[in-house]
Amino acid sequence: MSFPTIKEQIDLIKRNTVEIIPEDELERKLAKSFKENKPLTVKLGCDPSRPDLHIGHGVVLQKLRDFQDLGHKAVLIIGDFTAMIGDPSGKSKTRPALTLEETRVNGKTYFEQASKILLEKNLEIRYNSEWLDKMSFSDVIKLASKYTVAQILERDDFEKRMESKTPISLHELLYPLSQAMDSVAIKSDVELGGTDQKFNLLVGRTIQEAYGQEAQCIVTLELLEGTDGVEKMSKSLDNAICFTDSPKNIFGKTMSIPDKLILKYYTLCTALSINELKQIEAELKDPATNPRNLKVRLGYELVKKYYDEESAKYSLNEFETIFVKKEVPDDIPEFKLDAKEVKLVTIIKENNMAASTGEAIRLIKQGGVTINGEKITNEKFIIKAEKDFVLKVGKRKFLKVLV
RNA sequence: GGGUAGGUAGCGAAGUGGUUAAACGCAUCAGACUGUAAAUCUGACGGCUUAUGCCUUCGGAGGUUCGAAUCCUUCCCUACCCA
Repeated sequence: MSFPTIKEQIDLIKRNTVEIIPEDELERKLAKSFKENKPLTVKLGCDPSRPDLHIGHGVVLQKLRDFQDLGHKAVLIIGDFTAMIGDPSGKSKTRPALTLEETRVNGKTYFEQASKILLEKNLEIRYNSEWLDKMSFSDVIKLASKYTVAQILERDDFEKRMESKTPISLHELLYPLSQAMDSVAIKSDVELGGTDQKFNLLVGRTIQEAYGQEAQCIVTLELLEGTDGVEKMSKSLDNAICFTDSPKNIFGKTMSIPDKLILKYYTLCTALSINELKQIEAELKDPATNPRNLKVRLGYELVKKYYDEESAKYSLNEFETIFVKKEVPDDIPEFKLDAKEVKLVTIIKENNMAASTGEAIRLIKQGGVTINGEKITNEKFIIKAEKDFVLKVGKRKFLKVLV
């Protein structure tokens, strides 16, 4: 096996990274690996309690892939141990603790999704219960003695929660340490994470040294805002473009991002070259360009990345059909009407086009429902089984009703 | 262990016996305008096959009352102060 030159490696590693701590140390590690022809162990932790990956995760996974491409070994740590305890962080509700089985199932779907980006070669998957579950209380005490309360409380989300007087459970303070133990267990050379993970990653360095290992280097990556343009992308905030979203949805969601995010999405989520990115940046600044066109290409690139070129073309077409030509797309769900007369609200609700009858009524009253393009505003409208028609609810829900 | 302040719909936050399914803000959804952008305007925003009707909601469980998110009892949870 042979590695690219250090310079080439660093150049690739630096793309989209915010910080490399410490950079010279990473260079040293790379040099050593080059000389000894021995790959580095690059760690990425993932949370199996939320196995829904989105393109924000894609940024970090892509970096891991970069390391794979450079010939290094990627280690995906599935945090099943943590998930089994249940992390109560944040809200008043305690996050439900997962059973071992659930963590395994989730870990598997996590891996399946991550495979869209990672190579199977040079990849190792480890569950952290493997070592954390075996630690005795005295092991834990020993670990805890390596770090001080003040050091832990430095982390800004703890600080914020102290200030806002929201509860922090004692075991939450231990999470950074358990994550650090993961690094010790696999002797990682490099750990990746979003900028929000910086603290945890740094703890890993301290703890590795405390356990007589060489400290890992950390590489932090840019965080991606969600489609709302404000919050960090997250499934629970409903602003995420997920790996499992259909091509149509990936495209559609991309079209709905605010303009100011266009360049960032291109930079972080696509494989465009630096030159191409510069080109896009220039176009964005040119008042003659309609940002919409850049989003169309972005959506295309994303679908291509997560699916394939054909799906990308198809989604683009669908989008044009629905929103530009305002026509009905080709493949829409069908529903066979078996009664002679049915209330409109019933059909809407039963086909999940609205969450409840009340919502269906609301949609009708507000003019969000059309039949064959004709607006229906009578919420008591009754459908008579005469001939097939197309029902549209809201902006993008279609149903072909067959008689 | 003692004291204080709290727990209200997705979130934040009013409401302290009676037109209260519960003000207001955010988020969300629909319509208009658009580029499924932003901004703006309008409307909706517990459920029930639309009903000036019924049912379920104000941490949990009981109770008082014609009537409770509001009063009482008890339990659970949180923050802060003291030890």
